[in-house]
Amino acid sequence: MPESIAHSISKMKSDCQCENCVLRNLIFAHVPETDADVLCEVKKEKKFKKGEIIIEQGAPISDFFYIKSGLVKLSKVSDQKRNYIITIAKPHDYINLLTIFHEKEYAYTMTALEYTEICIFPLNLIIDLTLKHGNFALGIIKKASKTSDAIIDKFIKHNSRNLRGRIAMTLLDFSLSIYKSHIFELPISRKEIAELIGMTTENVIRILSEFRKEDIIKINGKEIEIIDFDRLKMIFDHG
Amino acid sequence: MPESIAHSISKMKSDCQCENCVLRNLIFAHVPETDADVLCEVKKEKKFKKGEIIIEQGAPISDFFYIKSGLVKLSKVSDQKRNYIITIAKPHDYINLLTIFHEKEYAYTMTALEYTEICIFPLNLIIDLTLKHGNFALGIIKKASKTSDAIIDKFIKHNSRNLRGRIAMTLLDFSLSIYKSHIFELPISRKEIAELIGMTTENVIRILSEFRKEDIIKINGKEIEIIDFDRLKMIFDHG
DNA sequence: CGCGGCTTTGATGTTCATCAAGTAAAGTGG
DNA sequence: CCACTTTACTTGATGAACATCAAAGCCGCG
Repeated sequence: MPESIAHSISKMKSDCQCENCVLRNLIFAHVPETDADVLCEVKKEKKFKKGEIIIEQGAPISDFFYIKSGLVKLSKVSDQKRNYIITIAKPHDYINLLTIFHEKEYAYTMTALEYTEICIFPLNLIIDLTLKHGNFALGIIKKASKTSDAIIDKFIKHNSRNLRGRIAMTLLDFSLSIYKSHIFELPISRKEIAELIGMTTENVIRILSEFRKEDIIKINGKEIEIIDFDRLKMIFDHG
Repeated sequence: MPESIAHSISKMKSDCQCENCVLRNLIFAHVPETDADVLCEVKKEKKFKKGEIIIEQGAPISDFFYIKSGLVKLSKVSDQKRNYIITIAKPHDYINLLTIFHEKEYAYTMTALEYTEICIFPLNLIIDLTLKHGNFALGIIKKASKTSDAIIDKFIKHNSRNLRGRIAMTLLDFSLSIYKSHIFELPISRKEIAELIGMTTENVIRILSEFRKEDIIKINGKEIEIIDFDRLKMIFDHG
């Protein structure tokens, strides 16, 4: 298998060349050249500015999305009219989850949280490849199911924590998983944090202030600096 | 394709004959005879009594499970030591979700809530079929992703409701989705209801009592009769 | 410049978990 | 089969956690 990858890569099209693209690697590893070429030819790249909506909940499903760069918020209006942020997707995530395989409409609204580049493939082509190439299918399943399971896990973690624990969890998540730095700019508003972890905006602010007063973090608008990692971790563990 | 189904069915093995089995239909519709026969030959059927553990969280993944009959509870001990019931699976559900495709260990403990028959297939055989037969792969994806999405949806619904709304939701769910009757025997204890919707046992009991006093339901031990469907629906909608 | 959305803090009340204590039901071993 | 133990169920009282309401300052944007 390694040699076939090498071969494919040497023959790749110019518009499918991002080297660390998970999807591309999956395609070139498991899909014969001709099919892979078709896919690369129909691929579209779209750029979104901070705040722009990529796709709206309820729109008919027609495409498969892949985050090339940026940050995307997946949200949904619950049956109770309340807005809920399901997750924040990073580069190389398939942001449609698996919904696209069994639904007619997008289940979540996707919004760019910063300048974001999205790769777009017609869904029926992806499904075609899934049908034809087993390894490709399995790769898609593995990646997408990991995302779904992570979301379920996030819900369980939230539900067994108080508000301080949830805020700590969110800050640690941004710091460790997304920005990989103890100092970072929050990509979302206080209101959105509330929607992400299921609490009110006021309490998000209140608890962030508490953390500031307790010298756990420094706040400067949207900029957060984590000073006392250990205490934040303790609040996460214990809260 | 219809004629190939008919052909396969006429040739089916004696231990793969349950007519309404979703998995069997998927196999016979999309997998050639020889492979299907192998699968049927290695299939094991196991029976579990009420309360018996089918598989424990953390055990190494080796098999693919399918519920032939009965009711199965999927639960997990959260990182906070708290027990959490993820969902209650019905006949024809793949109870492993998609975790089995990307993890080494079962993520959830599965427990029979009543007399339950489980069909067991070696996972690597299922993966083999997934690799070889695209339509089979797609069928698995569709079914399993529906389950995952339903779980995510359940969490969102819970989180935007107060306790009365959640209890109403649970009762409606048992009545409409599982037992299809306005009178039924609860398959789980009050404590387990609490673990299913994230609240305390005491409050589950308290609210059930409230509903009884308000003439919305009748309670006789584990037997529940829904008297006032409209009010229960209203509490669900509004709560 | 002013309007609307975001942010912040305080006061208040509701919802819910926790604690306590007692009854009923269901196993368990002699 | 009965004493014994444990587990499930139930109700009440109390306090903590959290939502809601209110009011004011702060931008950014047209």
